[in-house]
Amino acid sequence: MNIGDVAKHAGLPAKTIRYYEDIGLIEPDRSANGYRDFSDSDLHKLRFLGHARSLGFSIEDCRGLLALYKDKDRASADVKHIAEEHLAKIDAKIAELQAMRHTLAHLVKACAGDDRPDCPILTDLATARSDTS
Amino acid sequence: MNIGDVAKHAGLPAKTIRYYEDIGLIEPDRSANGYRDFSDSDLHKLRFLGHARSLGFSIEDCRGLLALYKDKDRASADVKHIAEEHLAKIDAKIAELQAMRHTLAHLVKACAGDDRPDCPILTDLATARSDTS
DNA sequence: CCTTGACCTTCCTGTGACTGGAAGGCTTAT
DNA sequence: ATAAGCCTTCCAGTCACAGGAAGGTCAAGG
Repeated sequence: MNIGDVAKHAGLPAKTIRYYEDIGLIEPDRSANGYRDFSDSDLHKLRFLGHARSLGFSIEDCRGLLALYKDKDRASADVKHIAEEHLAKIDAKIAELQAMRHTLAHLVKACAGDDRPDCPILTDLATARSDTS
Repeated sequence: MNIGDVAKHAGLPAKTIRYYEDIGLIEPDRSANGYRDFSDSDLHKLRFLGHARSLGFSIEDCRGLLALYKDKDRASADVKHIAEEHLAKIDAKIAELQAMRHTLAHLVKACAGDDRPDCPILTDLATARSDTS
């Protein structure tokens, strides 16, 4: 299978697939003409990577997950550990964004949004003690 | 004021302040010895930038906000517009993370996390149709 | 046989917003 | 004279790719 076909089937851009080879996540064969020749197993891995990445796992997480996936004797605890750490990061990120959202929503609400130059958003940014409640 | 002092007062790393000069957000004077010499106005701008960045505004947003801040005749609507667009981006990001969180939390919950190799997280990543409810 | 277009290849650069570090100059105190 | 603690510039690295240039390969049509 050439890279274009595998890209369609895996739902990933060809650029991304080449990049994954560069960093050693996959190792497709080469045809006589120098084209990459992907096996079903490669396609499988790429799909795996696509799913993991879409859940926000980092490339290094993915490398670990792939290794665990390949290792039929792994303990499920090892996988769960990676997933839980990632979940904690997601939660932290959500909390951070919600704090931003809270402050910013206040400011937006307080701003008239008309032709006058008076703007609480700017005055707050200029003075804020990060307390806008 | 030298960069170290202004960094302390603005709560930003000196590196970041040099970077902000590089990209034209601030233009501090120079002393005879070549050191940057920050005015109160520079410090004020840096604090403004720090607050805006901590709310997640991009550098280009900050550039626009600074220009509006300087322009005493701006319409508050212009500021509000930038803030609302940013708010929408934050909301989109939160929604995306919550979708990830939802799926991942399901998987983590389903995984025994013991010594056995059986792991629904991996099997799901390998097959997922992005429907894990 | 030749050309056209759609593939494929490698290599280099750019992204955002910095961070780290090297190599060297200035200032103040000992 | 030297040591420390500032400051300077410049270069490289981060993360996960994306864009594009220059060129090779393949299948179809004239």
